[in-house]
Amino acid sequence: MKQSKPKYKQIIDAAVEVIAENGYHSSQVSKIAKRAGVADGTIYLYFKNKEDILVSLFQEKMGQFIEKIQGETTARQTPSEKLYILIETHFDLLSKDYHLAVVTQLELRQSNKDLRLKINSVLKKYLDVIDGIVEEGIREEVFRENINRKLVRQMIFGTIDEVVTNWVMKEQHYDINKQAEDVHELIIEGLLKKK
Amino acid sequence: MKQSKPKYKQIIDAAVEVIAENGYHSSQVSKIAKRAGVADGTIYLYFKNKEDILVSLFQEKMGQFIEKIQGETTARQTPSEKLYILIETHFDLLSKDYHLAVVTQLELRQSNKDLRLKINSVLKKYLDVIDGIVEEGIREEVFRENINRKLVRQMIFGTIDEVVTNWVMKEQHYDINKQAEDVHELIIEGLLKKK
Amino acid sequence: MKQSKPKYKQIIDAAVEVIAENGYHSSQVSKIAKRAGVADGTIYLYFKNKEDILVSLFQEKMGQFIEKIQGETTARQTPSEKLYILIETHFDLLSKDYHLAVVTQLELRQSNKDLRLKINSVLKKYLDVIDGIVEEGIREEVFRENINRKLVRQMIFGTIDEVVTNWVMKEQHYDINKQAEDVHELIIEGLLKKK
Amino acid sequence: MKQSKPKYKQIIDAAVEVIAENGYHSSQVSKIAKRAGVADGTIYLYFKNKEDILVSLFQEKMGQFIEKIQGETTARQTPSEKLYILIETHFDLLSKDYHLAVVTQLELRQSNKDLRLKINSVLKKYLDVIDGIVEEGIREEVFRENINRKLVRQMIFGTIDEVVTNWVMKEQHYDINKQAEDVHELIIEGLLKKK
DNA sequence: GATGAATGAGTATTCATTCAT
DNA sequence: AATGAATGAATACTCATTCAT
Repeated sequence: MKQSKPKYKQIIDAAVEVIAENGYHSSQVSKIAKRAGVADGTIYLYFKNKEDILVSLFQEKMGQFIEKIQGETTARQTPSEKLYILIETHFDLLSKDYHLAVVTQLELRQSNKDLRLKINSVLKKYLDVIDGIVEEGIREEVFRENINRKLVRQMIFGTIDEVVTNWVMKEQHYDINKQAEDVHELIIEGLLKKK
Repeated sequence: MKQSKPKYKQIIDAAVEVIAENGYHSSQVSKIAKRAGVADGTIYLYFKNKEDILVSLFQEKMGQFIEKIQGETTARQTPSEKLYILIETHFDLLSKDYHLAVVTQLELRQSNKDLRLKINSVLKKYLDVIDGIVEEGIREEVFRENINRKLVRQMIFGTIDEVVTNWVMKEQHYDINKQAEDVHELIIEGLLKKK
Repeated sequence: MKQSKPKYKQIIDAAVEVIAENGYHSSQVSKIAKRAGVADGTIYLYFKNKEDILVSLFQEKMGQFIEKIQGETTARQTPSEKLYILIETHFDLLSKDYHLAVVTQLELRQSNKDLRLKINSVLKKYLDVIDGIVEEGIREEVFRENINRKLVRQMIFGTIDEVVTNWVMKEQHYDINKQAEDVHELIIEGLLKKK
Repeated sequence: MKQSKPKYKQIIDAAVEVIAENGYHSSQVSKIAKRAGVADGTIYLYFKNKEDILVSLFQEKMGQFIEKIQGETTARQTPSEKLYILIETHFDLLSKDYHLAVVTQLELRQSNKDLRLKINSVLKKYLDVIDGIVEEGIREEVFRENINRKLVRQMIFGTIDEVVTNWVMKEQHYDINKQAEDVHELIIEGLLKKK
């Protein structure tokens, strides 16, 4: 029993575990409460409702996630390096916390529209980091100037997300960290052979 | 409402409409039946259970979708052209059927693991088309030879999927068809400015 | 396919089979129709509703049953002999038709009050045969004169019924015919040791 | 209606009433809950499912029933007296609780095979009491030594059961307690006139 | 007479949330 | 703050019966 942690974090950690193990639809509030070592009713002293647990979970975990990525990227010089470290950190953080990866890549996507809108607003900050790198790359004339910024962001995020999802669904049978370089090169260089 | 369409298609079309309008979790069988103009029980003469409606819906609609894309791509000469027409057709087909786009990009992802596995097996054929184009591009030495084929496929699909999802969530306030060229160029040329 | 038999009997025989094999609650009209080799709707040309199949089944089968027993008993001289042949014939007929025994002893008792009232009215004739034997026994001063006739009938029927039910539930692992003599003696002589 | 009784008993008593009044098949869980003065969901805090209410009902009520009969019979000296008090107590207990009699004699027999097996295992204890009396009677050379013990038990139980069922179906228009003596004599003495 | 596609009423059970203690 | 017993809304599926052909 994690009695030392404040109950708020205790419940969120329990939720990640329970959802990763049982799947989104089999993760009843009572199951999360039991795992957290509190009574069902106690949940409602810390969260407005069940959806609020999930949103908070995402905020809490993604908050740290994004902070880390922000820190790493600002520490790099060039936009390309920044993009690389973003991809690497993204893969690294999730590969270290498989439960969280399952929850964010698979289980939380089963939520309804409302919840997903809230999740997207949390994601916004992450997308801002990507936008910043792209913007910088164009400004510094490292990236092509005539690209559609929003599309680029969607390509970068879509690619990373799809790669992680495939890794999670394959139940981590390979090392995703090793793919950071390839993914980075693919995004930077594109598909075409240069003469 | 008596329709001339066979009941099977009638029910699937009703399901697409109802799910697009009400969301996955508010789409009761009785609501679908009502929209299709049949009795609740009639649903079960054509489908094993509720999940079977969704799987069939996806098979039916994605079947046509993939066939169309297969047809268009084989009609083109170069891998690059094939990739372009794949992206264009993908955007075109979904932009013409917003209900279907909502269902495939948002609502059907709320389904449970079992359903998603079945959906993935339908999707497999689409991924095969992409794989074929990539393979051809490498063989013909148009695409770089040292790329990771699976990663490329994930980049292509991840990018297209993310672009469509963003378009759907923005409630079609812009013309996605116009983005086909940019997306294609991004994938082919990459981010980097060529000297 | 029993095409030669008239459909009425065909359906009743199918019902006995289906109920014996699947149990009362898993014996849908459609299952009976299929076994009888007719369409579902055809059932309703010969029977008012599902309950009517069951009542008719019981009437038809018990009709023959009672006739046989009436015939056998009248052919005997003394009330005691008549009682014996009644028991023996009862056991004999059911041991020869296990399906019917299962249906009458176990499955049909799961029916609701209404159906059971109708079944009881069919049974009335059988009880009349017993009553006749008891009456004759008393009149001829073979049976004790101060007995309660109705109670005697209930004892006789209750005993026979319980013995048969036990036999059916043991899935015919012993020969019930061999018990006719003992049952008869028990009823006639009672439990008490005579000095 | 707030009752002082613990909810478990409250629900069981409500079930007896509702089933006796409406019949087995018209006794929905919600009807039982309403009668018990609890919410539908509360039922499932005390019982696994609907069938479990019925099994528990039978165990609870028959448990007391059998205990009472065991107590009464052991307090008597001779096997014949024991048999008499068993019959009398059986009639007495059911005649005092007509609802329970309706449920055990008529409604609970409509249950499916599974439920009936569980009911039979409860009944086993009652049959053991009868077996004990028969055994003792033979050992003490009061009952005939050459009787088939199992058949005797079937006769005794079958007779009592049939008598009670007839009484219940006649809707208690006569006093069943007055029949205890006659039933006892019939079983002990048999049908035959002694010279 | 015969068919069988279509009907639609009916119900056990789960689980997020509340609130008296 | 914490509890956990109690609540009650919400829904997929079956199957006896009908009736147009």
